[in-house]
Amino acid sequence: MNVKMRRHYEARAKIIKAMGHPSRLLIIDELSHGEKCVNELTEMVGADTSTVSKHLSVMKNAGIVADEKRGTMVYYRLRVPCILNFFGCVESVLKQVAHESRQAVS
Amino acid sequence: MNVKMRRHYEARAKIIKAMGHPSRLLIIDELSHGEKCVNELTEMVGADTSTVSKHLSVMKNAGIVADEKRGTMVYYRLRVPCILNFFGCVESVLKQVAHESRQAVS
DNA sequence: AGCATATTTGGCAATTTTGCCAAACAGCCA
DNA sequence: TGGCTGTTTGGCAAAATTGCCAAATATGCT
Repeated sequence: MNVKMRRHYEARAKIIKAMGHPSRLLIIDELSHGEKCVNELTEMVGADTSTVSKHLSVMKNAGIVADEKRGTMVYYRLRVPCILNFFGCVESVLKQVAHESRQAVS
Repeated sequence: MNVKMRRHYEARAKIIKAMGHPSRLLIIDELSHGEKCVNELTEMVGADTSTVSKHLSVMKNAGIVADEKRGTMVYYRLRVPCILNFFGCVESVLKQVAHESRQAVS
């Protein structure tokens, strides 16, 4: 893999990595229903505010979410709704894994 | 987030994390054209065989790829072709990011 | 200005990931 | 069996990620 290709895949990996964390997946799920402020998301995730803020910053930096400050609050929203399509495929991977476990038992 | 939900998202994050690495994305790209053995993939990635083998093991463990031994070689293939749909969405994230950079300049 | 709320940033320790080397393992063939 | 090729595993050091606390910043209100 040459330098150009490495950069190509690094850019894509950055976006995918930004989704590869339980709390961040929850956040994406929540944002799929509409924008939310950091405080609301913090409650749902159940971690320190600073932790959630950093998660959001990672996703923002990757281009997944956008933020908008209104008054003292910052609202985040999904910037590319198609990432929700990921979940359908992820479910099918899980289903297949579950199916194989059952076969292994029997 | 309670324990049940945490497990739910952890399972999904595991699958997504298994894709969030430049070399692994290259491998997925290659496997989308058909099965390949470890040696072929090692050449393309340009890393140590053991490194590539471990990447494959991570993806296999996540349920993304399947392996089949034939003679002395082990062939890997994509198990869930729908993960290729991810790439389309990732591209649109990249396009949007690129678009904003241009706007920021002007 | 002083205070309260919302969010981000700096810093740090704990954990996880990555990638190489060396060694082990597996299958094939002389 | 011995040697050769292909692959995996163990181990380890370097790098990256995670999550908390404390402190800084920003905004609105009195």
